Amino acid sequence: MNKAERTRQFIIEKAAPIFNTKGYAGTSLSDMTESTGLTKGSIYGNFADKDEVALACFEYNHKMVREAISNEMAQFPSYRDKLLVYVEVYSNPRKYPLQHGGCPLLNTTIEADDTHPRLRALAGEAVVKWKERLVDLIEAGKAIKEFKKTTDPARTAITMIALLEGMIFVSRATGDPANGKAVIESIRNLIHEL
Amino acid sequence: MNKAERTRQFIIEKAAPIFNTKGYAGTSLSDMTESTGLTKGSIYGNFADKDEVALACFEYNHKMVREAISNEMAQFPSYRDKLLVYVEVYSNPRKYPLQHGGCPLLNTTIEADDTHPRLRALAGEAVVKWKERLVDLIEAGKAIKEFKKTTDPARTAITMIALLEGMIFVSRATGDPANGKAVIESIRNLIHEL
Amino acid sequence: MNKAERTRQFIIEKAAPIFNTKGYAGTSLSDMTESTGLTKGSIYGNFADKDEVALACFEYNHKMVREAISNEMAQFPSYRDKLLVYVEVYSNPRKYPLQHGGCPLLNTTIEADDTHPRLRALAGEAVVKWKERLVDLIEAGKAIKEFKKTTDPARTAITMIALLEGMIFVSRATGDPANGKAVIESIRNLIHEL
Amino acid sequence: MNKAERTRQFIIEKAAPIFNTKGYAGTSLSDMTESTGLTKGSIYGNFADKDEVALACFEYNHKMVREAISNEMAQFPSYRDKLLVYVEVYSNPRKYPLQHGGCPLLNTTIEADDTHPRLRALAGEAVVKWKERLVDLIEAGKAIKEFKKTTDPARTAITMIALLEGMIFVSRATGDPANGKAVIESIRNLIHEL
DNA sequence: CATGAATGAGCGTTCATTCAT
DNA sequence: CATGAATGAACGCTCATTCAT
Repeated sequence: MNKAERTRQFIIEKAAPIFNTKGYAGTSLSDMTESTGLTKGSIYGNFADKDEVALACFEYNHKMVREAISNEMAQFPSYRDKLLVYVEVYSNPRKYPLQHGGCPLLNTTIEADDTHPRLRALAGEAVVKWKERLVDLIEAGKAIKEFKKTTDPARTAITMIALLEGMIFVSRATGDPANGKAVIESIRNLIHEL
Repeated sequence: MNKAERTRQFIIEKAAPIFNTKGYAGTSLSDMTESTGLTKGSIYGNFADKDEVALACFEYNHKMVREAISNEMAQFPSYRDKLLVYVEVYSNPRKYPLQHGGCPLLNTTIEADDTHPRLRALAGEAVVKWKERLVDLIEAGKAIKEFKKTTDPARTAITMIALLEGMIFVSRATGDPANGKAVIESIRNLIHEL
Repeated sequence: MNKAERTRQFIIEKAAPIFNTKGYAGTSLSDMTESTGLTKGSIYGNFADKDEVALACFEYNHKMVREAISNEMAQFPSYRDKLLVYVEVYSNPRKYPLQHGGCPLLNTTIEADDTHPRLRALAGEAVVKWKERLVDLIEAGKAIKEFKKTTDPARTAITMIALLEGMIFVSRATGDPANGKAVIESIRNLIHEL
Repeated sequence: MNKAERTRQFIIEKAAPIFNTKGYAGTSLSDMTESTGLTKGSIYGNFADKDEVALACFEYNHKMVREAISNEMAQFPSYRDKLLVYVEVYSNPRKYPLQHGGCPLLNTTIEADDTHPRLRALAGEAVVKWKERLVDLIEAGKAIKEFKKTTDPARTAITMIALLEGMIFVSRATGDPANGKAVIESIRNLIHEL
C-alpha cells in the first residue's frame, strides 16, 4: 500500500463512522478535516468529491460488518449455528462495535432512497448479496438435512433480513432493550423452526 | 381555522412530504419556500424555526398513516382482520399514498437517532404507542377467543412492527417487489398463527 | 391627550431606554413590540418609521434628564449650588435613574455622528442649548457677585460639559467608581473656583 | 509575514475605520467584503467570526493612536511637554488622521457598554493602562521637580482623560471648533498648573 | 386605530469545491 | 501529494416595512 492508498484508507477509517452516524447530508467536509487532521485540499487530492468519500465509507462500513459475521461463522459447522451468528452479532452492538451509528445498510437505504442514487444502488446490491448468502446457507442446510425440506430459502432469507433490520429499528426507536430482545426471540424461533 | 392556522397547515402539507423524502438535514428553507410559494419571512412568521416545522411535519405524516389505518380497521369486526389491515396498508403504497418517502417512523428514527433528539423522542413515543395499540388488539382477540391463549401479545406486537418496517426496508433496498411480498407473506403467517 | 397621543407616548416610554442602551442600529422593531406588547403595525400607525421613533425617544430621554436637573436646581438660590446640581445628578445614576444606558447626549452623539444626521443634529442642538443655559447661570452668578468677574462663562460652561461627559466615560470604561469620583472632585473644584 | 497574516492585516486595515465609524452593530460583513474586495468566505477563513474582526480592529485602531502619541512624545524631554502631546494630537484630527470616526476608546466604550462585553473589556483595560501611563509621567515629573509636590497624579491623570474625551464629545456634538478649543485651553491650563 | 400576515432584502455563517504554490 | 487560501452559492434566520382586514 503506497502513500496515496494509505492516506485514502486513513480518511475512510476516520470518516466512515461519521457518515454512518450523521448521514450523507449531515456530514460535512469540515467534519472530515476535523477528524482526520488533514486539509480539504488533501481530501480532494484523494477523492473526486464528497460523493466518492461517502461511497467508499459505505463500502468500508459494510465490509466491517460482513467480516465480523464471517469470522464468527467460521467457528460453527452447523448451518443453524451459522444463521444464529447474525442474531448474535446484530444484537450485541457492544461486543461487535462495528456499527457506530447502526447498520450501514439500514442507514444508507433510508437516507439515500430518494436523494442519492449511487449510494442507494450500492446498498441495494449489498442487500441482494446478503440475501443470496443466506439462501446459500439455508440450501446447504437443507442439502445435509439439517433443515426441513419444506423450508422456503428465499422467503426465510428475506424475512430474516427484515427481522434483523426491524429489530434495530425498534431498539433505536424505543430505546427499550426489552423490545429488541423480543424480536431477537422471534428470529431465534424462526431459525429453530427451519 | 383562521388565516394563521390555515397558512401553518398549508406549510405543513407542502413541507411534510419533503421532510419525509429528503430528511431533516436534507430539507432546506428554500425547499419550503419553493414548494409553498411563500417567503422565508412568512414561514418564520408561522413557525419559530426549522425544527418546529420538522416536528409539525413529522406529526402530520405520522397522523396521516394512523388515520388511514384506523379508517380501514373500522370496517372489520374480526381482530385478525384488523391486524391484517397493517399488512394491507403498508404493502400498498400506491393505494394508500400517504407515505411519500416511506414510513415516517422509520425515516425519522434512522436519521434523527444520533443527531436530532426532539424528533427522535417524537418518533420513539409513536412506536411505543403503536406497540400498545397492537397489544390491545391482540389481547382483545384473546379475550373473545379469536386468538390462542398461548399468544404472547407484547412479543407478537413488537415482532409485527419489526417485520413491517423491515419489509419496507427490503423493498426499498432491493427495489424488487418479490422481496416485499415474501416478507408480507411471513407477516400474514404470523397473524394467522395467533 | 387622545388615544393616538397616549399610544405614541406609551411607545416612547417603553422604547426610549432601549434606544439609550442598545443604540439606534442595535435596537430592532421587535425589541419595541416585545417591550410594548404592541404589534409592528401599531408602531407604524403612530410613527412614520424607526427613525421617527428614535428621534422621539432621544427627545424623551433628554427631556427626562433636563427636568430632573431643573427640578433639583429650583431648590437652590445660590448659582454655585445650582451648578453643583449637575455634579449631583450626573454622579448618582442610582438616585436619578433617568439615564438607563447612560447620558443620551453622549450615546447619541457618539453613535449618530457618522451615520445618522438627524439624530446627530438633535443631539448637537441639545448640547448647544445646554451650554447656553450654563452660560446664563454663570453670568447671573457674576452679576450678583457670587462668581469672580474674571470668570470666562463660555469656557467654563463647555469645560463643565466636557468634564461631566468625560466623567461618565471614565466611569463606564473602567468600571471603577474611584475614577468617576476623582473627576467629580475636579468638577467641584472648578465650580468652587468660579 | 505569510499570506494569511497579510490578508488578516489587510482586512483589519480596511475594516478598522468602518467599525470605528459605524460601530459594531452598524458594520456588516458586506461592508467588509465591499471595502476589501474579498468574499465572506475569505474573511471567515481568516477570522472565526464578526466578533473576532471587531476585536482585532479595535486593537488596531487603539494601537494607531498610541503609537502616534508615543512617537510625538519621544521628541520632548520635558514631562509637561510630553503631557501636552495628548492635547496636540487629540486636537488635530487632520494632522494625525488616525481616528477615522473619532477616538476608538470613546466609541467602543459607549457602544459596547451594554451590549458587547468582550469589546467593553478591551476598551476598559485600555483606559486603565492609559491612566497608568499618565500617572507614571506625572510622577516622573514630580520626581525631577518639574511638577509641584502637591500634585495628585491619579486625579490629574483621570481628569485629563475625562477632559480629552469630553473635548472630543463637545467638538463632535456641536460641530463648532470654538468649543473644542475652549476645552483644549482648559486642559492646557490644567497641565501648566501641575 | 390596531392587528395579523406577509414581503424582500439583508444578516452572520457554513457549504462543497478549486487551484496556485 | 498536500497545503493554504480563496471562491460563490447556499444555509437558517431577522430586519424594517407594508397593507388588507
